[in-house]
Amino acid sequence: MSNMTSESEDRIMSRDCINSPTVDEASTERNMIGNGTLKKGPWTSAEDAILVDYVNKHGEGNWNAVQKHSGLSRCGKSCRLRWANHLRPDLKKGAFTPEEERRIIELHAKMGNKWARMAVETMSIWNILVLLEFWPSNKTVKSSIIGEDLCWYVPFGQVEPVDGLASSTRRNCLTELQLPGRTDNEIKNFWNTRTKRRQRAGLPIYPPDICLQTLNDNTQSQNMVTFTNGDTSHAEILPTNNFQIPAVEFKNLELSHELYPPSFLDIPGGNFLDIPGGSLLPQGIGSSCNNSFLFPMAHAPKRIRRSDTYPVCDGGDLNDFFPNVNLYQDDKLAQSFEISSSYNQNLNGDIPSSSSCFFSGSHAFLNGNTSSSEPISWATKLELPSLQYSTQMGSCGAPSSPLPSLESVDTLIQSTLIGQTKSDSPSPRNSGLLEAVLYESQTMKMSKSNNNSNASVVPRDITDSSSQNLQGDDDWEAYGDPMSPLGHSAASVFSEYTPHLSGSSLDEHQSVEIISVKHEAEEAIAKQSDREDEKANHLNYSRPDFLLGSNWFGSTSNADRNKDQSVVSDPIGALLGDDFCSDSKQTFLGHESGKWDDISEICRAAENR
DNA sequence: AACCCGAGCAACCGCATCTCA
DNA sequence: GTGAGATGCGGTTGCTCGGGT
Repeated sequence: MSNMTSESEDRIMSRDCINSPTVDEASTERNMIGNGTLKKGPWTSAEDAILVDYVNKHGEGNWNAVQKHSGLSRCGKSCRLRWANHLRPDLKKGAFTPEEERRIIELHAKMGNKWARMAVETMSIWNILVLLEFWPSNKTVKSSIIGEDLCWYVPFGQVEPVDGLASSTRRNCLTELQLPGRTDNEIKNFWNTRTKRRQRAGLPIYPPDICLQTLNDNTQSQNMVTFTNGDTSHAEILPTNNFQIPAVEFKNLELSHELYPPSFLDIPGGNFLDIPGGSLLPQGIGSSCNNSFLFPMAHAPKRIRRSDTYPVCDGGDLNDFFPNVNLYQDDKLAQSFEISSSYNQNLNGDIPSSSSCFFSGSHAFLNGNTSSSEPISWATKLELPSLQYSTQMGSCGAPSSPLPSLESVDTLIQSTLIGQTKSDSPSPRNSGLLEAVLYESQTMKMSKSNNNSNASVVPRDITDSSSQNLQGDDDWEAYGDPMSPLGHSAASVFSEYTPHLSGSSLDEHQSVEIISVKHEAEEAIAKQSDREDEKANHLNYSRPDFLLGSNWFGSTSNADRNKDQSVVSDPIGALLGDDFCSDSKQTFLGHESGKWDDISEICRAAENR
């Protein structure tokens, strides 16, 4: 209860004090429900004291027993909420610090409305600890490490395990990245309030630097996925609909600070990230406005189960690693990974469709590899920050429109990406977040490019034109989208930002390069398709390492499996970067694939610690 | 002084998920 | 395998407060 004297708590207490006994009694009477044994409404100091006393004696949990044992006329849910949000001794009350605010914004850009995860203070991190224990010295983790609870919170490059550091030290390093002492409710309220405020003020929800950071993270993660062991065979066996998107395409999304004109954020209606869809979308595709801009987010299950987490880097679509293998046959596994994959290839015909889900992280955007034509069978529900959503809908002139169907989104994407295969357009429609905005802009940019020129579907690297074309406010004004009711839009920013799309040698070069890559990939896929179907059936799904392929274990003697499952010759390298050397893999994995039981034991032991 | 309105926040609600018998 | 209870999460509601008119 050390933090009970904070400003917020004072306010709570003062409220309680203001309530005269008469008021309290009246309130109590008013809030009695059912048989009169349960009270609703604000908690009194006396109730708090009873609850605190109870928890001190019996510990947390079994909340429904509180009423029974303490005589508190509150339901278990209410007790839990009160304890978690106000009475817990480790709560940090008071206004959010600027650092915390920024952290929330960053987290929201990556995670969406995952308030509880943002608020996570203590984490089950045995999985990452296992990784870090065997991390090579003076090497840096190359990307976020997807692991239960903490995976979304470890930004690129922030984890730098150093030899000699105790695990607890590393754990602290990680924990500090979170928002200790903050409750999900607090964060949620903060965000909602902030969003409303900024919308009213016409400010972007996400500051530009957050945009850049997210983009950089995404780009780096994308690059990180590139296989690093020199074995190029994987390029030939990329799964259908799961090309590795050529990095050159993402360069077009790399915005640099100098790209932003000084008054960028002041452009009426042109705020980068919270522009209503109607103002964003050119009227040419305005009919699809309900479908796009801020894509609804198909979210992973609300909770990640605690017992089955595997370390995965974000930014990597595991379907790239394990083509033609439905990774999520095990629903638990799917939830743990929160894999982004619309490519729900059903090998056996009995794999539940719910196996499709997303990385909750932003990298689903760049690596989503989502098919735009495969039937969408998300077991997850659409989600989008409500305020963003309302903005989108209202601005489209269809305020009562229901949630856009994913099929509609698909249609939009397909229709706009002329000349692209349905597989090479990583749609972030699942994210509904910052990346989705950027992606949508990119999509529209491509669409517009197609309309204006048949030369290429590849947008020009905007950095090329930034210095030439954007010298100040006037330039931005000049690029205002005439079709937008507000005159400017992020769409126009992107689509008009590359006025010299065709005719540039660079453009042509990039186009040829990409088309060539795609062509080769398609050919390779066609050749591999049948063979992969066959070999996928040979995978032992019951093994925890089936995801990793046989040669995950380095130079094992299992040559046959390497041959058959040469899907990824060095998945862990791809997952974690080439710094994670094979020696470490050997160490980490217990030298043999058959040692998984031992590894599991280690993990369990770590968890128990 | 009275009223209005928006901000901030605590609490509730419905649903999903987990646990366990 | 299944169902009931427990728990957790995210969205929403409603209350209080403070500022403006």
